[in-house]
Amino acid sequence: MNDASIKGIAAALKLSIGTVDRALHGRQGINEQTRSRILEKARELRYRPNYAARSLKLNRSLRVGVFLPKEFGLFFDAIRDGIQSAAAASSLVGIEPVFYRYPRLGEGDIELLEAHREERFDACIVAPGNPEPMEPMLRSLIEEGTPVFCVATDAPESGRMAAVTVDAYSSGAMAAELMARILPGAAATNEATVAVMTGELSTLDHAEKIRGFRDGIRRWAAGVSLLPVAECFEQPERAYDLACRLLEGARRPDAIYVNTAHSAPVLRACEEHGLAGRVLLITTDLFPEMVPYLESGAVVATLHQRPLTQGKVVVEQLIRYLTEGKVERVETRLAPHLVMRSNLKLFIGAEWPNAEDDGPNGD
Amino acid sequence: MNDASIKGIAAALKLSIGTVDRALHGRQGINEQTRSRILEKARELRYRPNYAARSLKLNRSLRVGVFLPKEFGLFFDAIRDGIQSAAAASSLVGIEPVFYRYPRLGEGDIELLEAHREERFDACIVAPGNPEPMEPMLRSLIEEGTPVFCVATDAPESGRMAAVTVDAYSSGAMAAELMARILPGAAATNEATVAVMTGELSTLDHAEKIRGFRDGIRRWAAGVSLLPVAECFEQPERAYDLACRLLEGARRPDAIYVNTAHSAPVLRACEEHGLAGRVLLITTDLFPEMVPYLESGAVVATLHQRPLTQGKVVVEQLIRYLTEGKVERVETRLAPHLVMRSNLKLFIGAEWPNAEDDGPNGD
DNA sequence: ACATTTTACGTGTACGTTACCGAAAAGCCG
DNA sequence: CGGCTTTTCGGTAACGTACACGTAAAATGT
Repeated sequence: MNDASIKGIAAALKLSIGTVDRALHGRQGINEQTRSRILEKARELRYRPNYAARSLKLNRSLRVGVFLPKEFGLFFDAIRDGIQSAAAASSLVGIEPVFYRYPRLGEGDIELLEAHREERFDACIVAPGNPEPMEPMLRSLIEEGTPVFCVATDAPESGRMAAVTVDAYSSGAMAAELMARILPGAAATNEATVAVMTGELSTLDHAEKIRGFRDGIRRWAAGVSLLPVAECFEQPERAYDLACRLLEGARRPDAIYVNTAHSAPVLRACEEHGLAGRVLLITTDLFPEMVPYLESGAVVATLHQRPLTQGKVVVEQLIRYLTEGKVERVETRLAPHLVMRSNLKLFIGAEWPNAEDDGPNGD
Repeated sequence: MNDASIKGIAAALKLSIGTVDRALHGRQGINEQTRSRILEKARELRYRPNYAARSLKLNRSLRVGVFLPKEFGLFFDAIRDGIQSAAAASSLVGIEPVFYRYPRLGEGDIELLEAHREERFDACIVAPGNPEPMEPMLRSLIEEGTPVFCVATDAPESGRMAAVTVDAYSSGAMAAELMARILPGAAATNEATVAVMTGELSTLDHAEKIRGFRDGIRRWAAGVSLLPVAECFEQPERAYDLACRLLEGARRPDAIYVNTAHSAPVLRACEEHGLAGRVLLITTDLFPEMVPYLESGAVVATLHQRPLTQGKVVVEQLIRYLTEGKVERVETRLAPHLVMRSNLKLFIGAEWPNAEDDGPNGD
């Protein structure tokens, strides 16, 4: 018999498996000193629970509430796909994701969580657009016994079990470094000017990217001047207007870092001003509309946030937490992928937008 | 009772679970027509085997022979680490990797495989340096019933179950694109010259990278001239000599694509010639010795082959094959990561070389 | 004809775990 | 001391699967 099992421990101490079970799981109805004897023996025999047996016995499929915004379609759709596929792939524990959508990142999320509170999910996955107001809700969920996991953005103070994000600071810094490397050629004679367009500075994630970008420019392109950040508040028309104003302004930037999901209007503006390929563009995320711009070189590169991988990884963490009671890494910071025309084909799946993966690569 | 189980099928057809078991697993001792009845009913009830129960019953830990070269230390060590950690993380099936090392990629691998043939592993993981001579061996292993998986390199004609590699062509193309973007500044006046140093052209992987690089230069930097490929045959001294010859030659290159694991000697040569930061360097892989060069900017970027991820992914594929009998994707092509000083910190773990991961990112 | 093998199916057990019922022991109270 | 509750523990069924074994009937042999 396998000694490192409940049965083995029971036999070694001449107890029944029921008693050992009680001891190991902190259940009540057991003498404290026999419990410590059992715990001691368990350590001695290097007891590790058999998850296959456990999941066979408790044949539950875990219901996981997934609360993500509807906006910007493809990015969070890809996260949902990642969650779905990772859930389907886990044959050990049945994971049944239940998806809820709210209009925009940071808008209506708390209300939706509140509305589905009584469902008592086995776990929740959320993307806290602005963390502070959501933290009390998450905290109380956790106190109620519902583990909470963050994806895409993080709420570190909420006590969430784990968070999977892309390292936002590095994302901005990479954009800056690339510009610093390329600009000397494009703007050799005059001093260069670069601009940043962003979604919303109140979103932690966006602010971090801007910070990384600004630091990068300061460090690696000390000479160039940085125009004030243009905030489009995730409105396409506003993004277009701001881009036009930038391109028509007195100090036309030599490069623009487009840190918003709505980069299409910006690209359109550049094209309409006859500046495609003449102003250095680095964007964020990867959508079908961007592919021609990347292929032509009008957009030098885009920083891919790997939504599908984020979805997969967060589910893996969740499973690990539910089965082993611990998490692999509390804060998982994925490295963003730099997508250019040379590696673009690795990232566009056949059946976009519901591509099988972030690329034909699995991560 | 769960109808989609062996028991459920047996009950539905008023047969015993033994018979259903025989039908589903292609065992003999069963009438062919009752077998087809059972198979029909199984499809009707959407029978899917319960892997938890199966792994509970066959409490075997699968022994996997891992045949990887000793050389270039850290790269294959990282793959080994990835395999190890993925094996440890799989609580469903116990995977016990048995590591074997041969001196150099493509040298002594076949002999080592032959020598440990009688061990009859449940599966094998190999890195075929040059595939052709190894294919008969792999083929016969597979015929014997040992599934074979390739990592880092591939032997497509061997009938291996799956291969996990980095897309080598894209790796070379990315180096080319980056050079094409940056060079106009560094060599605005005169026409630029670029050089390539590689390990061994007979290695499929290296040849693919060179092809990608060459195509990329042709496409995106049509003006620059490409010096003949310098082959160092994975010998550090030779790499150093070749680098010196390049740097002292009549046509000193403006950029060098260092496509060998021994980039340290090349970097040293550049430094000794007072050219650090003046000749544009793009390398392959990421070793501790390279970190200062990247930090200082002497090396613009390096193409990270994500060995740890490769190891993890190949084990995941293996588990999937052994438990479900099929593989997720026969050819997994990971996208290489472009490591620059802006994202370097995401890739250097605390306890190098046995870092916990390819970065603090999980993939 | 009967003995023997073969075919086709049923039965039982074990894997490690959880959940539940009940029994024994111990404690409390009048 | 009897009756009661509470504490502490034992025993067992079940989850779905794999496999060894048992056993009828059918097929084959002599």
